[in-house]
Amino acid sequence: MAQTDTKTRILDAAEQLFARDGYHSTSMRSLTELAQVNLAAVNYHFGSKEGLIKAVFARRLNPLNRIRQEQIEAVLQQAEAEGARPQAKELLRAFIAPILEFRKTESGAQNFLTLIGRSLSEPDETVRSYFIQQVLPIFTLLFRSLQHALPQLPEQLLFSRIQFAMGAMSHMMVNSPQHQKTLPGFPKPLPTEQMADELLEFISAGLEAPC
Amino acid sequence: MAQTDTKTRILDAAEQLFARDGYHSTSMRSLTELAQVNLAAVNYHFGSKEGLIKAVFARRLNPLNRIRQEQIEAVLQQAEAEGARPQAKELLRAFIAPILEFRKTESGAQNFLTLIGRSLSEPDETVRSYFIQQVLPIFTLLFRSLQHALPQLPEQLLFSRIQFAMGAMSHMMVNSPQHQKTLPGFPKPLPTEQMADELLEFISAGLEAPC
DNA sequence: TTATAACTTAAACACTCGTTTGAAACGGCT
DNA sequence: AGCCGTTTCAAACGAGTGTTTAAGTTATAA
Repeated sequence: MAQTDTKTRILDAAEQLFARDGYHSTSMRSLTELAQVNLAAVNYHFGSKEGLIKAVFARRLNPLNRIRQEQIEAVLQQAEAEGARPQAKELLRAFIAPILEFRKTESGAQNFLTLIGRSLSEPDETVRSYFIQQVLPIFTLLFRSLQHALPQLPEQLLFSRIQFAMGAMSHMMVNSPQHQKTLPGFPKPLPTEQMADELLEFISAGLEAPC
Repeated sequence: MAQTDTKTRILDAAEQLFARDGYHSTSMRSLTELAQVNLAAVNYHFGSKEGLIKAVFARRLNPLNRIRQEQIEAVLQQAEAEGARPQAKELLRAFIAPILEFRKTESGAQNFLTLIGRSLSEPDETVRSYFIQQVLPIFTLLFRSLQHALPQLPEQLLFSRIQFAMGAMSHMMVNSPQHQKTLPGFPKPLPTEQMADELLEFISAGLEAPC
């Protein structure tokens, strides 16, 4: 399977370099060198550099978003079975936890998390819009579910708070404990596991603040 | 004053394009064309493209951070005069409000806010590290002050929560209401003023969550 | 084995990049 | 007026960009 092998090697190298150096600062030459494939292989298999980053997103995001959807719907169904409202924190956990779970299992996943953490503030229109397009369905589901969980919160306000939460979340993914070097005079970052728990606490408290 | 005029025009154009397209995607040719100066003018006045972005940061951040420092110290002194602990929310307001105040007065300030909002997740080492270097003193002051405000919070946990807050904050600055186009099916964003207030509520609630 | 499709390869293409150069123009000074 | 430091200018430099080409190689199916 020289074919599949080549495509996979390209995707892995792209994930690594796009995350570390950014999309535009990564050259096809350094990418194909790292992947140990010919320079023309990317255009042959993915059409263009833009086609490549779309494939990088799709490979990880498709299975990941399927799991997130299942978990959110599980929270909704259990709440309905109990005749209660779903809890905001549980919905957020269903949205966030699969990401960190996936970091532990998949190799190179940390690279991908840095990449999507940066994608929300990506200046390049094509990169950002393709990322948003991939994430929009699961984001919509989260938004509608949180409306049920927090019915007293005006729609506009809920939307803003979710945006704040996304900001905190993507910031954590970019500055993961592994990557960030401890600044002198500041405490060393929490281990990843605990950091994720604390993020959930932080976001839940912010979402559920009185209005 | 043709000299100052040229430098200012370059700084304004750089602020605008670096914010909109990112540092690397902005070419000296498009930048100098927008500024209506000669291509070589940037290298003459600022030495290099890197020298230019340093100057872009310094022009806005120096006065801004001075104001933030004054306001934080004012909160601390008033608390001490009352023999009470400073309130976390007031410290955060002193940190955030000057940014939005400055958006209303300075023209082109919104561009700059987008720029620094993106700088925290900037892949390029030189850009990010220079930004961090500019912000570190005021960030340190905020951190120490919040330690006084929330003494029951472990140092590591406080640090993480401040990071989450920075993420929410920078995300808001990048996706300002003016820039973001409303997605169909979602509420339109809050006006800037109210958005800033809500950000403060969100962050305060997250910071003061029980542990 | 042979025809055919899939894949890999080295080389070139047409641009764009940040920076440098040396001459020209400007402005304040004696 | 004439000098001189400052600023502007058009042109070019060398290096790097994503993509294309056409020939070569390998695998698949008849």
